Amino acid sequence: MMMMVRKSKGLGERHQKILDFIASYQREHKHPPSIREIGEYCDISSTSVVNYYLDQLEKAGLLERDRKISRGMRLVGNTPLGDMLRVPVLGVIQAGEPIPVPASDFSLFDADESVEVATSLMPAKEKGKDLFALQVQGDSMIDAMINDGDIVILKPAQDARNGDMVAVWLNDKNETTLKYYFKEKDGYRLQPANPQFKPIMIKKTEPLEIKGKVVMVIRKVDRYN
Amino acid sequence: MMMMVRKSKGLGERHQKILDFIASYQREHKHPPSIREIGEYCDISSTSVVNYYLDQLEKAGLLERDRKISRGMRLVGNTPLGDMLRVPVLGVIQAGEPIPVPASDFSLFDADESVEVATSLMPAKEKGKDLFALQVQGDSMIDAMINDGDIVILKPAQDARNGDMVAVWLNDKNETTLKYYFKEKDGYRLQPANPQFKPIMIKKTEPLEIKGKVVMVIRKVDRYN
DNA sequence: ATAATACTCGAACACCTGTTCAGTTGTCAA
DNA sequence: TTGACAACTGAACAGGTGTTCGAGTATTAT
Repeated sequence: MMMMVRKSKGLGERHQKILDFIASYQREHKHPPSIREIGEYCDISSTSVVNYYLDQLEKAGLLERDRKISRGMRLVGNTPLGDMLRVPVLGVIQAGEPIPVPASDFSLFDADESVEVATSLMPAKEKGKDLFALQVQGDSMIDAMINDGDIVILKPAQDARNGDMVAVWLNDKNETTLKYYFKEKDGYRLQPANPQFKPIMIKKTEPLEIKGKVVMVIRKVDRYN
Repeated sequence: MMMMVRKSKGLGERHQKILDFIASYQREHKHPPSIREIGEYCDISSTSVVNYYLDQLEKAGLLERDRKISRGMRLVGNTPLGDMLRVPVLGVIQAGEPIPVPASDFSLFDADESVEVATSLMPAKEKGKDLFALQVQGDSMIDAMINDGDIVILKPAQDARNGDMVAVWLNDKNETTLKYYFKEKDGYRLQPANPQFKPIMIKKTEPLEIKGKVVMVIRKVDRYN
């Protein structure tokens, strides 16, 4: 069968106007408009016509509707901005001092600060269960490709799988460091991210104090301090 | 007049339950609940009581209401999550190839991918005017403390101020690199972020092709390799 | 012309929903 | 006890709102 063309070449002018109105109304009122409000703005005298267009927009995947529910619509094309995650910054991480880890009792948001991270950037489903962040102080993490001022986001953990980047407390060196973790036959190998540095070998007899797994590193490049 | 204490010490258990319900309902249905839905979940038999509590929550500043409008309520304490920014990933940056920069004509979102970044993490008011992102490929940026796979977010620029981290095209070396920029009397000094590397000096006679300023670096630490 | 299709209209319906109000209960102070 | 007040109930009301239906108009293909 032949396809009709008419003026409707994909998306009509009216579809666009409705879409724009929903967006602007949403911005102003913090909630979607009703069918009648759409009709009024778009000079559509009948609610059924608005409904008619809304259906088409929904079929086109530009809109989601919760039928029967007042103002139950939302744009999907324009606002696929995923959720954000508020990760508390518990403190700083630097050589010579143990890193602060979230208290065993689900510590509240009593962090001094917090950073917001888009969930879309989160690797696995680390859905912010109990992530926390630390600000790197000093150049001691330089062999982990992490700079002074960087923010590392980690997940509390006591053990790790091969290839994880972990925050470990090195007893003998009396410092905290970030390394890639590998288990080997005679112990553990802690591999710096920067291949120009040599790995640290830990014997099986020594305890390995893993504090957490690194999930993400954020560097705000403001200015060379 | 004496203050009565009763059980209502600030925020009652019921207030909290209502707040929690609104939050979870919102997450699941993408829109706020109605008064009756709240009442049903919280075992409140009368809509007027729900209204009663909603008023209190509004007075407490925990809730905003659009009276007369269906489901016209929203939590304010829980959602001060700032805006997000959608930054298009235009391609990869690697040694030996010029980096793709946004076309002079306001190129649309025809990028293959994009990353979402919280505006709260943005340094100045780089309010996403025309930011773009590149994915680092290879270890060539290692002296800039930037790893293979990292995402660098930059702002288009042809010149820079002292201390800016810039993406420059080095004609003689035939590669793109990220360095801190410093203007000096006899030319330009390009300083690696990693202090263990030496700076590159550019004579004033040679052209300096600055492609953009680095605003942020994001490293998703998923797994080694 | 004729039929098919897209679009528009107006009105009515039925439910959803916030609001209001008169009244009840329990607690606390005087 | 008495009164004040917060918490609560139940019901009804009025308007908002999505839905549906029958009919009309315009455009296009055949």
